[in-house]
Amino acid sequence: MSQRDIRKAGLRVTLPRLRVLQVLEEAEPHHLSAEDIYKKLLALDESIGHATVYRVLMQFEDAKIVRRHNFADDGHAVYELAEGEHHDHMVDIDTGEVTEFVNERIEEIQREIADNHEVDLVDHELVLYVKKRK
Amino acid sequence: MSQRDIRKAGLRVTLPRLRVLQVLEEAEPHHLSAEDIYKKLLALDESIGHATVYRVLMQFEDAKIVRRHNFADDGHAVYELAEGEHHDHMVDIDTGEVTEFVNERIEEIQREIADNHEVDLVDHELVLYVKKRK
DNA sequence: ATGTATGCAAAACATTTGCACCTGG
DNA sequence: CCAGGTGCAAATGTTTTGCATACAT
Repeated sequence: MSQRDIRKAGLRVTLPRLRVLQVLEEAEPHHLSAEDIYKKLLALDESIGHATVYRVLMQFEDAKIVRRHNFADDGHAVYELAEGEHHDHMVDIDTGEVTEFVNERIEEIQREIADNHEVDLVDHELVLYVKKRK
Repeated sequence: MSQRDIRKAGLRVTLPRLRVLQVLEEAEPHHLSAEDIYKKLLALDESIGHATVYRVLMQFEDAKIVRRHNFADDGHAVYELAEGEHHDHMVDIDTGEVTEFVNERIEEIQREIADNHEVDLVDHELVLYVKKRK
């Protein structure tokens, strides 16, 4: 993820955009809300506006530089870099902890289902809500 | 869905609660936002407060009388009656049209995945975002 | 230069909450 | 009767927008 990706999206390479990418790259765990990102930027001493974070994330989402998810128990969206292989998520309903997993068989069946319904599969979201075993 | 289910949940059988159930039963398509439900109730001449709709839906969700989903392109949640077999959703990204489907193999694999991670699968949400074929 | 991007504050939403008044069992 | 439920309006929290200023190319 770099200037290259920003340019490819037809966007100018600006400091706020680089900083948002940087925060997303360094974050661990790497699922952050817009607010999380805003706060991390403040901590990094960079003074970036609230609105800019939201705008940049929206543009990055359109450009497929980041992915947005809605699995947070409270309302807000979370973002992660879209690099690497597609994966799904497992959320611990007690702790909120997020684990990623990949299952090629499920991907395959999804394509079959879309095919049976004669539509094109554009995207999908699979979230497993789990609980630690007692 | 009836007074029986409301009582089973430890809730009193009140007019607002019955009306919300009624609207959910009669709705077609049957995925409604809280706002949709509120508006339908106004149309039915019943004057029910905004807050009550939200409160009732929240209680119904806890009682597993309804299920809440987050697949709306804009932020808001949608609700549907939880009766019948579990199913997943396919959303047309152009029209917003929602189609339901059931795939036992996917359910099975999900249980396997949870099992491999040594956690209990409490719930899951699978949404396929699709486009009509041109 | 000039079209984009940013920061700020205000607006827009969806949802929740406080509280005095009702109502179901 | 009276704990639980409701309506209203105000509060909350997140995300968007308007606009004057600053910046990338």
